[in-house]
Amino acid sequence: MSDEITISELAKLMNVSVHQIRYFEEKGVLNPAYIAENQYRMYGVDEIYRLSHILLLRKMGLSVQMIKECLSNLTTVQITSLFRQALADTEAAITQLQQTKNLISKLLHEKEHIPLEDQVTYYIVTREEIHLSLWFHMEAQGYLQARQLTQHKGNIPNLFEADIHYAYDETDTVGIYTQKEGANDLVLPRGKYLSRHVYVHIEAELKEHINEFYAYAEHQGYPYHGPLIMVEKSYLSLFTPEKLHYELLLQMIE
DNA sequence: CTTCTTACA
DNA sequence: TGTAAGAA
Repeated sequence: MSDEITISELAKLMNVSVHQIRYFEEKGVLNPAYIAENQYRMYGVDEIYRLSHILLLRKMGLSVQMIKECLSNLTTVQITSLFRQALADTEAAITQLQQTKNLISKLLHEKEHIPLEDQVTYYIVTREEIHLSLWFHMEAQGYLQARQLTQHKGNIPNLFEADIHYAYDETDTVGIYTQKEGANDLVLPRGKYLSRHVYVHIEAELKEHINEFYAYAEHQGYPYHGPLIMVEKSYLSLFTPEKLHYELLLQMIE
């Protein structure tokens, strides 16, 4: 029995797939020690070390092509800077992952705090002050069009995560706002708000809900102040297929 | 049973 | 990158 090992033994030893080892060979970065009579690729310790280095450099983010060119002739300073770069890269990746993790937590948390579709009622809620930045105005009768989003492609970094605030006032236009720290196009003060979550199939249903909302406030004798605010968190609609989720708000005078 | 090659998603 | 099929 030879001291060399087969491709599958090497694969298990190094925790990679057989396919990947053959792929490295095809790319010319790792050749077997020799080919046995039965055409089996056989590998010795040299190949094991070489494969270790290849896998390490791959973790550093180098392409197989780069590895092929570099593996034999890299200076120690080059290797060092390679590792430094890899360190910076993975730190950046960690930051990214942390952000998406935070986002996921936030979404789950918010999802827990909205009423179920079949349990929509009116609430009196206390809200913290929020600052809104005007995005653009649109016709009160109209609804968001894709065209408008592109035309006003203001600096909305991640639209699909943003809370879109629609402000309906006495005029016949609707102000579209996004939440932004320090903005003061519209400031919703801290205090009590009449709130209702609504789910609609098509945006046309919104008008009814809005009228209903006003009617309810009137009927209950709730004095309100300021525009009716409709908050759209598009990601919440993910949880209710075929339906869009909105929250209607009226600031109440205490 | 294992590997090789080739093709394919 | 993983999977499949036929051949050795």
